[in-house]
Amino acid sequence: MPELPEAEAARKRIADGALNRTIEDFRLGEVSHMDLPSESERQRLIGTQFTRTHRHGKYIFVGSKSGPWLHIHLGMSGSVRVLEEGADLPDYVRLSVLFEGGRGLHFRDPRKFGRIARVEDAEDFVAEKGLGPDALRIGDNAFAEAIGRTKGAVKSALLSQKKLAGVGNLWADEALFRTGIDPETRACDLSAERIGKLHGAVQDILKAVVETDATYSKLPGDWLIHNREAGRDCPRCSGTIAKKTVGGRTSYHCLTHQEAA
DNA sequence: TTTACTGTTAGGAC
DNA sequence: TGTCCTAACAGTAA
Repeated sequence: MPELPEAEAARKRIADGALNRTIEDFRLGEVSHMDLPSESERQRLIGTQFTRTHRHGKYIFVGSKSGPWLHIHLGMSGSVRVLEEGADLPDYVRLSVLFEGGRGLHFRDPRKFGRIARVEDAEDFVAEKGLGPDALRIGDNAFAEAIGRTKGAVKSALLSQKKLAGVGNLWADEALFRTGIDPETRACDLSAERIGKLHGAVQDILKAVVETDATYSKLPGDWLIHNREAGRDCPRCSGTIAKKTVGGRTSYHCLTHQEAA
């Protein structure tokens, strides 16, 4: 369920298992919806190696030695696996990169929202997309600038990849839950202090999830992630969890300790 | 059988 | 021009 931490876990998996191995071949699954590197671009990659990875927000980049980068976006349901030769392939593998020796890097994407494409330069790509600063690397002032002056709902601001890259629905809710802010609050109505706290919460949460390799069961029980259900008792206070739609997305929040500005 | 869902983006309203 | 909102994309699971 890919937001920044899931993308980072996938990047690590690639960095640990798929670098510095000679690319032998590509296998394509059902990819009619995808904008994959062309046949000739793939041919150019055969015989080379991936040597570096990069991540910005939810976007993963894998760089080949001398040539272009591959950009990977996991979409709503994508995942990355590194498997040895002969291992059973999961369903919905769209693209496999096969390395000398038999190991394979497999991109799985049941719902077809994921994307892979050839990119000349990672930073140029980020600029062209208009992505905001990466949520783990953004500083206090830049965060206040990007989020604090938005007139719409603070939750929508957090989700805007043009303002801040990497936060998705789940961790936006988690950060607002932790800082006691109602998701519908106009971001520009929040005090500088609360914006600062929100910045800290976003980064603490993302870091903690990254440390578990996005394994939710390892996260503390009093996090909202384990309590996303209307009518539940709030794990932080005596309140009740409720569900509402904010900016078109499902939001869970505590009726008692999350307030408007 | 119906409904909801983690993300992105085109198109339209204001 | 900018900002915000909605719908649509596909497949699965509850």
